[in-house]
Amino acid sequence: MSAEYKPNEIEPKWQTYWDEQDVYRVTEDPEREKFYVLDMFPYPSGSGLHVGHVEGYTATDIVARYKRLKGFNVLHPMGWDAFGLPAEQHAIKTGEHPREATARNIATFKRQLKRLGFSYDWSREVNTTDVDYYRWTQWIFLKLYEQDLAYIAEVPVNWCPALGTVLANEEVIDGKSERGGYAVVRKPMRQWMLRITKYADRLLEDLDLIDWPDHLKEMQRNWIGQSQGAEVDFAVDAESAGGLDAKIRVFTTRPDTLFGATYMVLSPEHPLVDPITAASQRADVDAYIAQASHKTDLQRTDLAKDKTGVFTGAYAINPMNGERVPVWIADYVLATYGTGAIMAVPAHDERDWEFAKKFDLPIVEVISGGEDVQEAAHTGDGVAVNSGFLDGKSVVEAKAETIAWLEEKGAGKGTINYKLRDWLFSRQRYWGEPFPIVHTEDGEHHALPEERLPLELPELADYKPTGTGEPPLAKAADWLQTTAPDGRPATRETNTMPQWAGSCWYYLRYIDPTNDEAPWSPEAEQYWMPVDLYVGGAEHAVLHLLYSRFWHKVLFDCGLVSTPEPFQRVVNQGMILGKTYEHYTTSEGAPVSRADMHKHENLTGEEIHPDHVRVVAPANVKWDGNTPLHPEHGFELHEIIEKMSKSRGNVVNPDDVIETYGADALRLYEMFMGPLEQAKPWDDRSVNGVYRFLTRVWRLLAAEEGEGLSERVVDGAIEEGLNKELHRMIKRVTEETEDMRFNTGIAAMMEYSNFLYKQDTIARGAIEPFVVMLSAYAPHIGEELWHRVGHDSSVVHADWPSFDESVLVEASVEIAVQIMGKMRGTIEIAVDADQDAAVAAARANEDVERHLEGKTIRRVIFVPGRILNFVVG
RNA sequence: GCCCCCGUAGCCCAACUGGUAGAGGCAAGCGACUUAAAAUCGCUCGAGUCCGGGUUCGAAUCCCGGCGGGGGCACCA
Repeated sequence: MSAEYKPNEIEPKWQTYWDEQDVYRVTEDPEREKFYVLDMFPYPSGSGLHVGHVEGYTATDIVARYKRLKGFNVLHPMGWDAFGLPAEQHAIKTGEHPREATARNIATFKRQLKRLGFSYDWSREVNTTDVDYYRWTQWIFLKLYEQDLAYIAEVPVNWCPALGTVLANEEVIDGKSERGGYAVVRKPMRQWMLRITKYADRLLEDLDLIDWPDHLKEMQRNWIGQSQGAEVDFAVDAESAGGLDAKIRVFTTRPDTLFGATYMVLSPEHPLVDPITAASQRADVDAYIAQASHKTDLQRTDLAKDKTGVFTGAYAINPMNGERVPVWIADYVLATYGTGAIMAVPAHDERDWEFAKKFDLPIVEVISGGEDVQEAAHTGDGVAVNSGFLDGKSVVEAKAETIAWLEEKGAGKGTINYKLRDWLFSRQRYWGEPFPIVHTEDGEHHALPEERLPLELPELADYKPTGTGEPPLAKAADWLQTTAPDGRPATRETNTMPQWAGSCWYYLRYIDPTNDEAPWSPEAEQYWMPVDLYVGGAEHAVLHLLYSRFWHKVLFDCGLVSTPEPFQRVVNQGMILGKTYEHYTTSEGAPVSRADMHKHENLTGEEIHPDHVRVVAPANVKWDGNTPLHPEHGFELHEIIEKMSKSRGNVVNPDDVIETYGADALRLYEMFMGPLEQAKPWDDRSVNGVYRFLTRVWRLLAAEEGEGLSERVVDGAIEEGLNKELHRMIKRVTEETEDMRFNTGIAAMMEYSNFLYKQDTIARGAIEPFVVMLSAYAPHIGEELWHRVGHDSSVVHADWPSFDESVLVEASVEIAVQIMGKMRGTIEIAVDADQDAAVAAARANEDVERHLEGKTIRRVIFVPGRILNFVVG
């Protein structure tokens, strides 16, 4: 009976062994090629590890183990992105220090990760909230500050009253906070900014240097949003603007259409709005500005809404033709993009066209080739008309000539504009890195010298936001008062850094985690960097990955790192979806199936009001073959595949799966579900399949009693047929693992074990390679069997098996015979048979000959080893 | 509205990148074992590749147009 596969016994045993033997510890070894495989470290939330973490972490663990077995010196670390809002919200609610809740959560995560048998070098664990870590985050901030990449600005920010903080643009989704979904409003505040825009061009160009999925690069390109165009100055018509002498600068990507600019639009926040507004328009303009300021970004950018705007009463002069054009304000022009003002060319821009139609402004065609511009804007290609010296020129030529003309006249210049804005880098929170900055009475700010780092977070009596926008750190009276580097009294900066700060450089700390002289040593950096493989969720495509690249480039310019990019290859794991089983309740409260719900309630559409929807936990569903049934009432449940969420009751807890099937089965199942990058639904019943595979392997190889091997494993030479299967399996598993196609790699191992089951005896030499390969995927059973095979040291130190291609060569091959592309039979021919031999063999086949009867063979297509095709006429 | 990815047995997925549509798993069916069931072992069933065109000797694979699902961007001048 001891032959039974008991993951809950063998798994803890080997986890302890690995810890005690310290098998995953790595150090720099110039003799060996390095491989740095990195996970996106988790935010240690209170709900613990979820199956999505397990997916990515298993993938990297397999790669790490594979590379180790291949002889690489593998760096595979883990740590904690532990600053952040949830811990602070918890502190506000309970009064418990965020450090304590964080430590507790980390302990849970760590226990869960260890339970999964991941091969991390835990001696390199980092925690962004440790003083020994964040002193270097502060140190890197000083580098940014020294390079003039950090500055203070009064900017309209996303103020979230509920959270008591400002948020970065990236943290605001549809006008609500990414975390919590609270309303966000615009409010001008004094904030720290990082000049990421200075690196926009390099962040864009260097995407060509790295091996990332296309969709991810595309998202970064969109975010950076480079557009080529021109800045053009329109002089304000002084007479119309109370004698004001001013210029309105606009950005346009279509300088070729300048002759068609029939009006201008300023954003409501534009500084010239107030000075140019005519007395007669003052009331309307002020009302419009007030109205716009109360709108959220969501409302302002709602595409469905009509264009709105107000005439200022002022005019400007089109520099090309000297014509007076009216200046309007409208909220479809954004203050934060370009110059906050546009020239409107209604004939060739859909937004301007809509606005012009609504307010009856002139529409003048300047690019021919489209339909009537009075009916619709023509945004396509064409030839310049009504454009003076540009007439007859193509769009491309007209752009170039206009820019040259503007530059000569000093009325504008060619320029490149970016959608990317500077990074709002401060938060009005407690649980973050304090800025190493002090303020003196004269309003100047000063960096703390390096020797005064770390600047530790002070203890507070409570963590509540002040509500005014002033950060909680302002309450730390003793901490607040200090001296400037020159000895003058000063007060500390009370903002803290955003959560992204710590995660911007953690991959560098792993390479030298305990260094207290420097964030990392140059030697270690040169050995380990760049990260060879970085796996994580796509939700970080533009935020974390862009910020890290930015910091890395700054560090590169400072000579602190040796590579221009941090992450050579990035892979996104697809989301694991959950299955929800719904039933419904009628207005009378009776539980019914979906079909009956429609009948009872006379519903015509698909939508059933949420109040009438009930869900059955997947574990409680009763199955009749493939039909999910209600556990009590027995009617059919409606299955929905969607994102896992607590409220839908479809969250799978890794701990539960390990309890039932073991960590190896969980790892294997998540890899077997499908391609790593693809979204796929969790299927409780399929976990059984891989669990069954492991029990089969166990029964095949483990002795029925004691700690040895099954009797069917024997010494001696490997029989020819088995040897062929063995080498075929090694080849396939090697290639699939190399390409991270773990699902098919596992299938190859399953096939091999199915083959082994048909053998009466199996030579020992045919199972060792299998055990080694299996150990990369399912390390516990792999280690157990490795020891049972007779090894004393860990399978971690084994060699990845190699295969002999010559073993796989077949003497003959079966190929298909087609006539006009239709399958008519197969023939068995020698592998090196030539076309004549193949045709002869085919004509000996009755079916083939029957179809060829009476036809003329016009052409023969022969692809050796694949196909023979007759073209007849 | 624009951009990207995906549609293959009841389900999750393979198919050497244009060459016999099926490797693996789930589910189902049959048999063996069992007093019976579960577990286990063995065997079996199963789609012509979302739809319509095109290129080709040959298309799941390439091209065009739809439909369906997922993701991203969204007045960015």
